[in-house]
Amino acid sequence: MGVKERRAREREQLRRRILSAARELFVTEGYESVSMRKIADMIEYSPTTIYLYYKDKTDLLDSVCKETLLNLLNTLDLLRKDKSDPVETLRRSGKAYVEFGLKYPQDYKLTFVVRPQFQKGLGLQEGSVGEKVFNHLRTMVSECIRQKKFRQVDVETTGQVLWSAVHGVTLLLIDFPDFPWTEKDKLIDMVIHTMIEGLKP
Amino acid sequence: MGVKERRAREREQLRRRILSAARELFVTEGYESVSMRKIADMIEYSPTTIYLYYKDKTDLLDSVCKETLLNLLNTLDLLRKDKSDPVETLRRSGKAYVEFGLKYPQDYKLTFVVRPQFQKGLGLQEGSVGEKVFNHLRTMVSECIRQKKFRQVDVETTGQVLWSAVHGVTLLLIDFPDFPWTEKDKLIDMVIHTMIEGLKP
DNA sequence: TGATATAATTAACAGTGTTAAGTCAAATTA
DNA sequence: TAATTTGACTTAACACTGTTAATTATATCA
Repeated sequence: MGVKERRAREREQLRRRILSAARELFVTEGYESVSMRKIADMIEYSPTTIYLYYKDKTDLLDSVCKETLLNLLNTLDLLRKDKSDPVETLRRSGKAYVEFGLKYPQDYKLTFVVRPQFQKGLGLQEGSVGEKVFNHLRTMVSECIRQKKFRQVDVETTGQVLWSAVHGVTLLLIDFPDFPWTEKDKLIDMVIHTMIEGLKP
Repeated sequence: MGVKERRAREREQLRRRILSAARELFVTEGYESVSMRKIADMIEYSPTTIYLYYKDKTDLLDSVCKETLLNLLNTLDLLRKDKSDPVETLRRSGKAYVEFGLKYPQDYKLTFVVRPQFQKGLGLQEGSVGEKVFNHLRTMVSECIRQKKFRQVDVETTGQVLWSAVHGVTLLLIDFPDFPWTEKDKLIDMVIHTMIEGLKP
């Protein structure tokens, strides 16, 4: 009877085992230095088995990134419920975004730096998780303008500007750990603060 | 007599030929997809010859990046001579920085994103070219504060904040070419403008 | 039990960065 | 000029890489 269901379940299980092995290796050793054979070794299967579950190595990377984005989306969604001050919500979201990047630096780089090289722009098309993350930003900016906390700026461009700022500081902190940064939180706060001040009426 | 000198000259010539072939291929095809054999083909030498001039592939990458930074430094130095309005100079430098990144996207990524993975933090130590680029930013900010165009902010942190913004927008434009950005120049201008507004008294 | 479908494996290909050993021409010495 | 040393360069090889095609093993069904 339920043999087909059991098989599907087992398939799904192995699929997840492969994915989590890939994620762990990608994150600890970097995408380029992880081979399909290493992943296979970890889960104790032959290398080619992976190809029965994922099209190729970039497909594996893609799935890892999708998970990361979902993770980020969840983090941001928790903040959206706070309806008090939209500027404060924006500030907190910005902070949460950077901190997410710093908490999972390799994941962040895989998603926002490595992946676009392979699948240009994907993950930000309509309906995708990436687009949802950006939508979050859009609505917050709209609310700030509607409540006249910001001056009459273009919502779309403003969203992109804010993203630039948080993306920039996140990557700099990740990529240049030896640079004499001022205290990390001070820097992040000032990036966000300066942006917000620059958008006020 | 001058046989040793001639040999040294010839050596230097080949060294440069290798480097410029590597640069061209890295830039057009991306670091990872360029093989030593491809570079060798281009200059019509055997692959192993390259190892007589550069330690390994990352050494080659490193040399390319160093040149790139020098190039950027020259571009910025031209702007420093303008002593009129420090805010305007800062704006122009920011714009020049981003445009440099967009003109040589592969170089930019190699220098500011890929390379730190290999040689953590290098290129920003004392006396390095990277440090000189950042110094440029420092002096501009100082001047803005001295002339009371900016409010009394911490120079060091402010420099890092500005760098975050231009770095962020540069990388986003490079990495997500398919994202529906508003007009490129409008976005860049607004990033810089918003930052500067946020720093005014 | 034998046929069938599905899962996983082995073998192989064309490519990679890199090292060690060998070749060949030019410069130096006798 | 002939032998020798020096230096530049190449050939051959190793241990990898992602990926495909062909093959084997395993579990389900008739």
